Amino acid sequence: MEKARRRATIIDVGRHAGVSAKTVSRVLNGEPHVSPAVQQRVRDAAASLHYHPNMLARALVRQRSMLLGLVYENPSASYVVELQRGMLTRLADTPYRLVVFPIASIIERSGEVAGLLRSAGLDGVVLAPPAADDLRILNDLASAGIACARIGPSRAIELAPSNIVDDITAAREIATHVIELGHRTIGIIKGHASHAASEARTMGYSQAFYAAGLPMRLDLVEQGDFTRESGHAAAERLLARAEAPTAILAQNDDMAVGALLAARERGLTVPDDLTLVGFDDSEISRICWPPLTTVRQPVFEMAREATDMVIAQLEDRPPLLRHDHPHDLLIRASTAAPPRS
Amino acid sequence: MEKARRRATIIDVGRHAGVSAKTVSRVLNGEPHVSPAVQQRVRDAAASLHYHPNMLARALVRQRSMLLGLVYENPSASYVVELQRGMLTRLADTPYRLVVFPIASIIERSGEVAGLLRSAGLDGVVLAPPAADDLRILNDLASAGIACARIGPSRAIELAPSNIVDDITAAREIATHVIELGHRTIGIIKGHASHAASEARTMGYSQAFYAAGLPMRLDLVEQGDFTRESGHAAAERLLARAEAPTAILAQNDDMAVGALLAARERGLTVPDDLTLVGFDDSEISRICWPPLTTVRQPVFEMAREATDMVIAQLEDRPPLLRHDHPHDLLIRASTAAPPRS
DNA sequence: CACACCTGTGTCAACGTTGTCAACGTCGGA
DNA sequence: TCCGACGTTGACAACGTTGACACAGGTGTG
Repeated sequence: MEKARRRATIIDVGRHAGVSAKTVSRVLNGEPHVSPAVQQRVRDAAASLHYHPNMLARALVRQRSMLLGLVYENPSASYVVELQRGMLTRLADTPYRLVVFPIASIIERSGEVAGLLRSAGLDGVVLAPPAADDLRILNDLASAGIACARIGPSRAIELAPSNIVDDITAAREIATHVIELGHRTIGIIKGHASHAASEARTMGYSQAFYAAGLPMRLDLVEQGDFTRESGHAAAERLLARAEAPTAILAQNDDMAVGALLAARERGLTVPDDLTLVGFDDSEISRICWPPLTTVRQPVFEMAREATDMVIAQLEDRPPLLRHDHPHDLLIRASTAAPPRS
Repeated sequence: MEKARRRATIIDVGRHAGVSAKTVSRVLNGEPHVSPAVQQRVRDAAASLHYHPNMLARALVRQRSMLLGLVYENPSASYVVELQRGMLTRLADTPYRLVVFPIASIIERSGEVAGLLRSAGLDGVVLAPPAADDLRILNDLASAGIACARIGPSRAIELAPSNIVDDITAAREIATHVIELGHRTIGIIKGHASHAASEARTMGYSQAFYAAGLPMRLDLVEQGDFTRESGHAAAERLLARAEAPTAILAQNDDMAVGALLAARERGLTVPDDLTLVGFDDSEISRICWPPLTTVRQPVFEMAREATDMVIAQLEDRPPLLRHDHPHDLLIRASTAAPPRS
């Protein structure tokens, strides 16, 4: 086992191969105008010295760190996994690396966020909600010259490259499905207010109610924050009412699973006693029992595409400014007609 | 919206405050021996220029990038989420950042891995299996002077700081539980052979069989690779046999969930028709139905602790070399006595 | 044969920051 | 009054790499 010794530099390699550092640099970066003989000597020298380029020095002089960030809020949400997979898929076999920035309560600290990203030396970032909707952050990134692309913004779509799904329509469709099954007393578990998607999805639900001639029952709207625990608590509050809903619309799958557990604890069977729907088609919506009726948002594809948008900017290709992604209503086993009372 | 202009440097701040760059550096790093008046001037200047230190330059001269890596193999495995959460928890409010390195087939490419980590300029890494068991990688990291700590290695424990659970005992306990319920024909779904844990867990099962006077039925051992799909396929092979097992021991929860779906497709009810256990206590083992009997490995805590070991090395504190973590047999609803045939 | 141009190589200055060392006061004590 | 110590500041050289430029020699063109 070798001792930790000073890392070989490009100069050491040069000396070893009898050429200048610059020539080594040329060989290692595949630049033209180096004779084959020298190329071979340099490669041999590099190998025998176990030379590996120092990214930091390279980053400093090139003004490119090859570091991309992913900014999101809740590290345990199941869609974060998809976000990462999407980015990593695009980044595989590129020299870019992924740095993760889970940030608690982004909105209150949006002032710090850009400074954080700036001093981390990132070349670009992918912003997930709610950062994707924060104008302050967008502005600061632009002025710092950091490329960015967004996932699921609902506001100011034109300001920066965006990957969008039509939350309103998707929410309307899933609510319509529940209404058509015959439900009339329908509870809603909203996501965190800082996410613009919460508002959009609620609007979609309300459109469906309106179209069906149903009132929008504000007393059956409970606030959650996209975590399973909050879904559990919200469902408990809904199910404890005198007039308990026969169906619950949760604004993401995590909260729906929380509601599912809450229902199970009360001895209710889904979907016989309670119809339950989520949003996102995250992995757990397929794994839990019953699998959840939900709306598929192509989070993986959006993340991959967003990453591509960032890379395009870094490579001076004109980035796509707006990519509309399709959603899909997935009817699974968690929805049924309401029980006859 | 401001135009992307050149980032302010420490020199600009110095000029603006009427001091040298070095003095600015001192103020910003909280070094002593700077008069309060100058400190204030420098801070004001920095704020008015929107100055943020350039981590890359700092990294170059300090030989510290403040970047820690997480090396793992399968980006979708549910325990990777726990790994990340553990690391990020320890890293919160430190200047360190997390860079993720999902690497396909680590074992075949262990030669490249260290080079990759080295040239990324990492200060340290946390190695998850199977990288944690790869001597080549350990060796290369040591010679490159990169701090490391490991999670769940089964081999060469003494070589680098390790966070371990006793896989053998844990596996023996869960197998014993199944045997005590009365099962005699027990299938096994192994994890990927490159993970030393697969071997260890299989040994634990075999000890339980031996102690109970049962033969170790090699014909009932199926190979998986820790993914849900592989668990699904392996379970199908097991259940299609003439003498199908009444219980299946899966070496992680993902594969157990795959087996659960396979059983469901065949019309089998867990646990009435088939007893099923997993390993890891990952989130999905609690969410699926029935919730899985499994062994809790404190992955979150191990990751947090491993991160602490790395940081200790970077701060020249003597790191803990070995941390044994407790496991827990969690008996849930997926296990029951075998059906009377 | 002069000239432009290309190939192959080297020199040097950046990139933004911090460590080292020296210089300049000022103050307390001998 | 002089000396050493200390607090405060700056000059300068790193850190490892690449971009801009220079230069030597060869090759093709008019």
